[in-house]
Amino acid sequence: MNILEKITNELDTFSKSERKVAEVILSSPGTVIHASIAALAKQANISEPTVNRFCRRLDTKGYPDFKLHLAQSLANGTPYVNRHVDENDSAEEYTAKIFESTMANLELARKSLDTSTINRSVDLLTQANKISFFGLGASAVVAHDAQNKFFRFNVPVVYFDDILMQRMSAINSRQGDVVVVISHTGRTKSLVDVASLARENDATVIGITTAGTPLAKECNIVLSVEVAEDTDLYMPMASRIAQLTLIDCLATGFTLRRGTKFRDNLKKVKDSLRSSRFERKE
Amino acid sequence: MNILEKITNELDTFSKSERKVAEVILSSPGTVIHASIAALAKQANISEPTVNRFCRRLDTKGYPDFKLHLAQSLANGTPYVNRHVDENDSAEEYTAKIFESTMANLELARKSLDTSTINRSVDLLTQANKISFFGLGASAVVAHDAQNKFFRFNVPVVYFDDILMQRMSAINSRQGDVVVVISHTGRTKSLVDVASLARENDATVIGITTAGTPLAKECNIVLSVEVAEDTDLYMPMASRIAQLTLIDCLATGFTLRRGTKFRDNLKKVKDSLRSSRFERKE
DNA sequence: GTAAAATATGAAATAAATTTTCATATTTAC
DNA sequence: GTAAATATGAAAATTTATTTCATATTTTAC
Repeated sequence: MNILEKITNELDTFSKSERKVAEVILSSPGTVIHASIAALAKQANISEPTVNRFCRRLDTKGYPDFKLHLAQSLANGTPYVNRHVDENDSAEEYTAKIFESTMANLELARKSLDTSTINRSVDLLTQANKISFFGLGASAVVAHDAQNKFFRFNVPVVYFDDILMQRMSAINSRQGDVVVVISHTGRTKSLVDVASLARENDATVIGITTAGTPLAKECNIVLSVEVAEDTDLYMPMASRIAQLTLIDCLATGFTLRRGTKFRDNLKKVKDSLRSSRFERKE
Repeated sequence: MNILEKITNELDTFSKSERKVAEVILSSPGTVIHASIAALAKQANISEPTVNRFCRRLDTKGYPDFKLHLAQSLANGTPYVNRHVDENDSAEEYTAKIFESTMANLELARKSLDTSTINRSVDLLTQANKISFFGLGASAVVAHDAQNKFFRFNVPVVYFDDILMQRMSAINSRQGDVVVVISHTGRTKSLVDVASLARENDATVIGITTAGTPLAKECNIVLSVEVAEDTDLYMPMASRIAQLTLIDCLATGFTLRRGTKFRDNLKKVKDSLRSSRFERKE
């Protein structure tokens, strides 16, 4: 296991002094790997043997070995923690924090995703007669993006971010249609309704939402995307990025399923834009 | 750069003894990170100072520091690199690859971003009488998302993904208005036109695009977001995620600039949704 | 609440590992 | 072939980490 996570996990089992070390390490692991045991002890205001004991408690051979593990953890990209933006952060600070927590949450989302469900969803999407993407608010953006991707595949795709259109469209759906309903909270009443209407009309409903929510219960398949609880404070941020990346996976799965010839077609779609662009002079 | 690659690259510039060390390291780097300088020297049949000099030649502070770098390189078996999806990838494989390259590109984007430009953009946005977000295709999704964020701030915000509406809106702009034009390629003719129209009408134009492109040249401020060249193969993927994260930064900067009372307001906006949702039973 | 036991901590001593110094060997340039 | 430059290693010096042991703190048992 990643040693930084391990430290976080075992934080309560530490003694007072050990916690001090842990905090210094967690607050700037990148500095610690270049510090001597003496420097770290001083920074944490405890003695060197305590640092040493701390290292052994975490199943490492000693301080140098601990640093090795730490270095590896850092390399593994888990310095990306969900750090919160603070009142007095400079542009540099909040930018770093936002990018980092986005990355951290993508990592989280990836771990929580069930790839066999993705696979099943791709199955359904490739066989669909019509695909609909519905979302509201921030999730409308995700649905919008999904449309932008799937329409390239030359399948009938619709996208609505209007409750009434969604309802009408859902009522008109039939066997063989796939309806993708997107909602991070999974509690938006009208979307739950739409999902249920679509199912009543024999469409297959895929939910991109949190597991166990009212929306999830109405879906045939649930693609649940987990992000840290406290990330989306006043605005959806990490959740929609994770959803969009999931859309990328579905779209990619779709193109893979369709084979080589199909991808040539994608290139044609892309090339069709050429005349609307300025040439690249190189 | 990965230190193992570096060793391989510089193999011919090494002296006879140094090459011996290099070979031992390359043949079993995993063992070396747990070996002392004495053990390594013995295994390579050379003296300890030679190992030390070898480490410094590779721009590390000394042997322990070198081991740290080596440990990180090893951990980086599959770091967040831009690994490409392959014909025969399973759902599990392509999902992992897509998430990882998204993260890798966010990292890249973060490094390329100039935070002082972000700061300046936030300045302009907070002072704007009206904010417009324009984009087409995948960038329309980003503009859509930006609208979704900024309308919460109780400032006049418009978003168009229709060329004619964008033109009309640009022509109607005036001093004090901020127009944000989004295009990854920066070569979409109609958007370049829109940017130029907006400037002619005294609006301040912020471009979220690649530096040095025709669009960039028409803008007052360019927020350039760099992603790996070969990421967006047939569909925009990493580029739009990076742009969306940048939007998060701008929105966050905006709320910070406006102070505490303003953030209470955001909470009210969020709470206003409550009646449209199912209660959370906890 | 108190005493005994268990646990935690740090100062100093010890041990280990790394780096520097300097003398010697090897290579390179002419 | 010789002088200069470079490379190398033995030993000393230094830095760093670990162990030992005495003391302080916390927990447990009554």
